[in-house]
Amino acid sequence: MAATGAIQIGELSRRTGCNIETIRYYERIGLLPAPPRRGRYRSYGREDVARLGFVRRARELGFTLDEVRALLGLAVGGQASCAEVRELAASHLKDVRARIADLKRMERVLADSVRACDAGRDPGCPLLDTLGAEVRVA
Amino acid sequence: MAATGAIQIGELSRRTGCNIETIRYYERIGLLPAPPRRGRYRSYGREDVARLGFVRRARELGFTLDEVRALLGLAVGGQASCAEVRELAASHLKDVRARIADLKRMERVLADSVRACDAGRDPGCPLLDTLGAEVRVA
DNA sequence: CTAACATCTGTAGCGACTACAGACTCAAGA
DNA sequence: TCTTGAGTCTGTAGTCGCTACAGATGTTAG
Repeated sequence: MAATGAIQIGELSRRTGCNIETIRYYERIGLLPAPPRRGRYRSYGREDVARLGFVRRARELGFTLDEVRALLGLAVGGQASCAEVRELAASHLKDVRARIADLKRMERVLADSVRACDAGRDPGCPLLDTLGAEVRVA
Repeated sequence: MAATGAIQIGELSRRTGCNIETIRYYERIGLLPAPPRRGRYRSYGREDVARLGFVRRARELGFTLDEVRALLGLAVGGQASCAEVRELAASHLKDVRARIADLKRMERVLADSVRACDAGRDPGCPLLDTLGAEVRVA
């Protein structure tokens, strides 16, 4: 009597916020298992919703698909792998911080240039000067 | 008697720090003009070094190639377009700031999880919990 | 029965490169 | 002179993480 909870790809998409095409893409690259079919249509269950939700959240944290794959493996493996998970996350965190630092450097330069432009005392265009104005002479 | 300053692609690469393949790619997509040839080899001059330098610096500031194309157009156009340059830069700056905000959100969550993991009081794996631990039951 | 919608497969596109393979040119050394 | 090595050439395909079709098939409501 219990509902099987079997859903189609559209419903899975709605529940996870993941694009249908993306779901099929994940299947193609082996990130999600190929589900059984009802006729020709993919039929998903509870675990699929959970697994895809996991993937989505990991992606939102900026993990690459390869990292997500690894995380999924570790997650299924049980608590033994907590240290490995920590390792992965820490390394990814380092990565994220490096990207933030990069962007902040860009931000500073851009903000400075725009501010100089607003001040408008510069004889040329401060932004173009930053980038190497001699191109204009070409 | 004055040196023509004509250089080959390898030297251009060395002077700008831009990969040879990337230079040819830029030419293919019309970001750099196709230079004259000495025999079969591309022959570059001073302006090419300047122009590619400009491109590289703009890329380092995170401008897309389309934005760089626009900037190049404006740079050649003279000072009349300073306002447009400002516009482009300001919009890109907004973009950069949004990306920083995104990454900072990721950083917070990741750092929290890693810290929780280090504390080690959690019964499961804090990181996997964050991502939706029920996957493990699958 | 028909129309509307969902799903299917397969392929190609994006941005910004990067990495070949396989041909050629050119200068210096034995 | 011949060779060897470095540099350059064109063209194509791969990367990552999707996204967007085209065109076929399936299911459901009126």
